[in-house]
Amino acid sequence: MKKYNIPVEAALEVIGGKWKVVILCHLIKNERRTSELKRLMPGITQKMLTQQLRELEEDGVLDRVVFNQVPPKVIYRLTDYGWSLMPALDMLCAWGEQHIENTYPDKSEVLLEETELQQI
Amino acid sequence: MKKYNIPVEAALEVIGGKWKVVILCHLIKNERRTSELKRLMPGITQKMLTQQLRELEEDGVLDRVVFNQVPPKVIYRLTDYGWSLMPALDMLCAWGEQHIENTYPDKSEVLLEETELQQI
DNA sequence: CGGAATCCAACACGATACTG
DNA sequence: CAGTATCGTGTTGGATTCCG
Repeated sequence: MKKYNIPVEAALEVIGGKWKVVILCHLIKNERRTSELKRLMPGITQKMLTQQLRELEEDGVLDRVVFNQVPPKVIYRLTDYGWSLMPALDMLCAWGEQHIENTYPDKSEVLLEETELQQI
Repeated sequence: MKKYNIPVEAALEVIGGKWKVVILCHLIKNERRTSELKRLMPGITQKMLTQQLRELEEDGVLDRVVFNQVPPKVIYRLTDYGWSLMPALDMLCAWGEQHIENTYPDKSEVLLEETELQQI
């Protein structure tokens, strides 16, 4: 059985993946289709996206909802358990914004706006 | 210049390392000597510890304080900027504890207590 | 559209040995 | 005690292709 030296390690096991926090932050704002997630995360590959989503699903923080139709449609959304992560994720997002402000006073230089993402 | 698609990526760049959150959580409770950190994180290697500490130092979230004496003594402690991460880290730790409770109702099975760590 | 399955490269990480 | 250096590896993750 897995041993943790400090409880936060258990949290890292769930959200520690390279893209997991980003995925969860997007799902906080909205449930999303696979293609939407891909658009929102231009850097991620199909493989990684699926992989990270599967792991998050196994850990019970998000649900994969399949619509049986053609063309296929799949949406991902937080479970109740996933929502319990929101406070922590929120604080992290807020800190990220602050950190960008501090590091690059002209925020517009580093942040890809939603409108830009649309075009990708 | 680095581009972020979502602000939280900036936070992940700082605390995204494999051991960084754990290190920071320890430093929230106390400033620590190198050897103490090693003891608190039995799984980490000397190399990784130094590496992660250096990166955290570069990002300005912790200070490395060297005492010029023999034998050498170095302590690490959060900077003011590092303390600004505390709310997020706290929430994460709390969630980790909850997650352990939920996953393994008998918490004592999975958590290495401080007393056990002393002996390592 | 969403995903599985390859194959392959990079590099993150560990083990070890050595220094001041 | 704290830290560097070196080397070897194995997981991680990317590119590509194929499938329902």
